[in-house]
Amino acid sequence: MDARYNPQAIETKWQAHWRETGLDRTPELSEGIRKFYALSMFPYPSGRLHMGHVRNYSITDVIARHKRMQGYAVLHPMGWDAFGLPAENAAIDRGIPPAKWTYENIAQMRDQLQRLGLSYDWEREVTSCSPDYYKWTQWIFLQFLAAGLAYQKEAAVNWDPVDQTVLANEQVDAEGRSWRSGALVEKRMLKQWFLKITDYADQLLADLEKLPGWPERVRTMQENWIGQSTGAKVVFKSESGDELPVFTTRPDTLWGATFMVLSPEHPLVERLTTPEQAEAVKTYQAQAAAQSEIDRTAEDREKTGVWTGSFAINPVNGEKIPIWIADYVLMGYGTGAIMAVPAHDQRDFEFARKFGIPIKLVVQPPDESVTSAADLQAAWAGEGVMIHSGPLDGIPAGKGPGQSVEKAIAWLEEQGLGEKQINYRLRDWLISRQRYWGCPIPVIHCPNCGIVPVPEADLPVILPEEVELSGRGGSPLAQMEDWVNVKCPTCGTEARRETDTMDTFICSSWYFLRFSDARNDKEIFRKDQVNGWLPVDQYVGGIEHAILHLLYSRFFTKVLRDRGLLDFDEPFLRLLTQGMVQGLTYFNPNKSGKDKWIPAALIKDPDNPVDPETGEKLEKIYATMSKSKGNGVDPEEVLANYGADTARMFILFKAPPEKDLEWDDADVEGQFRFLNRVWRQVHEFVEQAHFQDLLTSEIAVGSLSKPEKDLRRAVHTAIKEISDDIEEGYQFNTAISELMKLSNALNESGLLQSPVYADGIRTLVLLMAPFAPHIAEELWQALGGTGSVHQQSWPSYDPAALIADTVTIVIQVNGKLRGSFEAPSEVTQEEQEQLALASEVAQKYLDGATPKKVIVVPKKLVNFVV
RNA sequence: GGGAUCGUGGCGGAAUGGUAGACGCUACGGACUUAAAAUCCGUUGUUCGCAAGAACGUGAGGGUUCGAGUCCCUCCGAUCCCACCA
Repeated sequence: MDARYNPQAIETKWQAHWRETGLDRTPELSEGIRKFYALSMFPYPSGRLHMGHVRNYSITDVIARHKRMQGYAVLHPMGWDAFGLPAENAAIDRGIPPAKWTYENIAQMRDQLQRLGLSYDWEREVTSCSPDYYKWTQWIFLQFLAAGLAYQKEAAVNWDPVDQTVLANEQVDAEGRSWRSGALVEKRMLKQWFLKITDYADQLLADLEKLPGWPERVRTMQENWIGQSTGAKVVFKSESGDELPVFTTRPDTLWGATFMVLSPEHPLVERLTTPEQAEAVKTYQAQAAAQSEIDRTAEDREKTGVWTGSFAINPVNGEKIPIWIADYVLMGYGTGAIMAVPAHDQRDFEFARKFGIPIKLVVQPPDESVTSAADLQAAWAGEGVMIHSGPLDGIPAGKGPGQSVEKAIAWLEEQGLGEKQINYRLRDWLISRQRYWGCPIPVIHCPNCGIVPVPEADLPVILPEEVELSGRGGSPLAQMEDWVNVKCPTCGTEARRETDTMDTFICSSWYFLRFSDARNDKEIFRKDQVNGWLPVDQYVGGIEHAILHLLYSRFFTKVLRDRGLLDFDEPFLRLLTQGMVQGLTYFNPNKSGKDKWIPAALIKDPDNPVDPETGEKLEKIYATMSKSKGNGVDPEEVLANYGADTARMFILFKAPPEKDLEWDDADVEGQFRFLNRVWRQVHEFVEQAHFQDLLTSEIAVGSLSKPEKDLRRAVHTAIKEISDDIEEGYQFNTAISELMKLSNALNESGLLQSPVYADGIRTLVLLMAPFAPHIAEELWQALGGTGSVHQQSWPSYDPAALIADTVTIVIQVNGKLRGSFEAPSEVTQEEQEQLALASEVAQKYLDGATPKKVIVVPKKLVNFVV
């Protein structure tokens, strides 16, 4: 064994050895085996790993390694979310074909992952842009189509009028201009594909309760996103007899409706507009259409709108109320039309105020000074009593049982005027992308047969190579005439392929299922494999995927379940959202925009940071690593300087996994020091001629010296604490601090020649194995261990070894700490109290008086109340 | 506006309602060295004190409790998500 810790040498050596011996291969599932599926969100192959990746994968790797040592059959795979815009950009900017660019990046990143010592089963690697994977993505699409869950409809896209191309949202800047041409982006209506996720809204919401292993805030975010609200559908009629259904969560305020508002895009607007109002309405509609999403949803916007000229009849009281259009009503939610109750809705209130529409109070606020709508300064939305509301008069207003909303719904249903309805904010998922580097939608448009799915036998629909990518002109695939023109599989006439590709979120909505049977070329996966390995026991990834990716994956799982392909409801049992990795940077508070960031490298004196250009004082801050801030740390650099084990240990020790982590070179250094210390410790031990005997000799538990007993207790405490830290919430930071404590205890014991010490050294190496796999393996071999350290059983502790001969009893007087004493660990409550009473401290503070009350916590403390 | 999470030394962070600050970083002092690095040993919440020790201390204010960083209420501040969603 080398005297010096040389991380690069041992890491390369062991990585090669593990690969050759197939250490990380997934075992076969078998009867009675305990399985564990540990998964990190698969990365986009940008070409270079960043610290966020390192953190994500280190967390999962510790979990996987620990579970293997506990005897679980572990599935720990890795893959590539490989379709997407950056590959197309590379093609446009540098003329590299997207496939070439992507596969080269994958090769680089795979190499980086391997050098981090991550224990993936590379035989199960999946790549979403590879035909053997996207064949099944297309197959799933056909399943959706067959189930009636995929459909086409007109929807707006971002259109660049200069380059004549559709833009992704990311290609449109904050001002609504194209990133490439700088032209103002227009909204253009195109027929596009949607998945009916709304059919599953109720299940997606209800099943969140089956996920106690998810962070509360992710569940809440999904809940918000699905956005369930309960209310009623009420049908208003225009004077001319057109039906105008509205959705309201407060049907009890129907008697206070003084106008109606339709969304400018509402299909009935044209019919309802009178000739006198036609011009104003047209103008308003045009304005609304031209507005970007950002403008339309901007905060504190003043209400705008136009009267259509016609009226509706309020079904509950026959009142005639004007019908307006306004952009604060959204076509995509509810029915695109609302009844407006200005007295009890802030938006309606503002609108009515501005346009002089009457405001009618139907809930009496408890404040008696408010006797009419004229007194209202803002819409009243609190508790009160119903007034001017026919059958509801006198009933307490509110959504609770027996309150006005419930009564109103019952009454409406009785009268046949409306019914209870549950509405969701969730919209159907627009999956069409007018892009090249994505999974082709396996559909053929036939002039005779309409939409014809590509027959299963013809899958995959291969993405054509040699495509011209310029970022201009229409959809790239539409220009590939040879590819586009096909015969209809049903009737044989000339037909055209669908030229849209799928949103890449589709590809990532099922990859975790494919890992269960990744090399299967006959079917998407065998049912016994997917049911055996799934659900994922621990999923780890960034909070940025808290909504879309996780929601879509849950949706896919439920649809595939309903198609009979698998037997579970939820794909991810437990979820850990890891915090960001932040880097030190400086900013000039007098500057704004990108210019304000000054990379730490440009700071000469960290104690007094100044702007190198202007000499102004700078402020120090930790922020998410990014190019523009110049505060990124390249994992390669850390690997080169300290090795993978130090990088992993640092990142796991610095903060709990869910919290943001501040990168600090001094702390990295500290971690490297610790590994060196352990290295020397083991080295010193094995330099003893008879160290093998010490390792194999039985520990005579009954006849240990006091220091030996103490050391043995430290060893077993470490096993307990580290096991608990890993199992109860992945507290790796405290687990590593326990490793340090054990190392310190061994050091301070001076018992180099005791079997207890030998056992401690061996235990330390075993406990380190999941965190720092290479050094642990090297030291394991130095100790003469057989097999790989990663194939050893996780150590277990002897509860008896945790008990000390004496315990420290704390003395409190009136709950205030006043002293402590040592007592034998088998002390009884009475003895403990007597000992405390007799102690000097108690004598001093009690001063002979008898305590009013004595609280005794066995083996912990005695509190005298005087 | 709605919701979620969180406020602890110089810093990152520990603390099943029971000795607040584990573990680490930084800083300071010492040993080794011709010297430096590395390593090792100390000290390191604040204030008072030569010391023994004492007082204060987990964003602020209340409450529950023998005892509160931890539980409850009010407020202040930070971060994140959603948001003209009827």
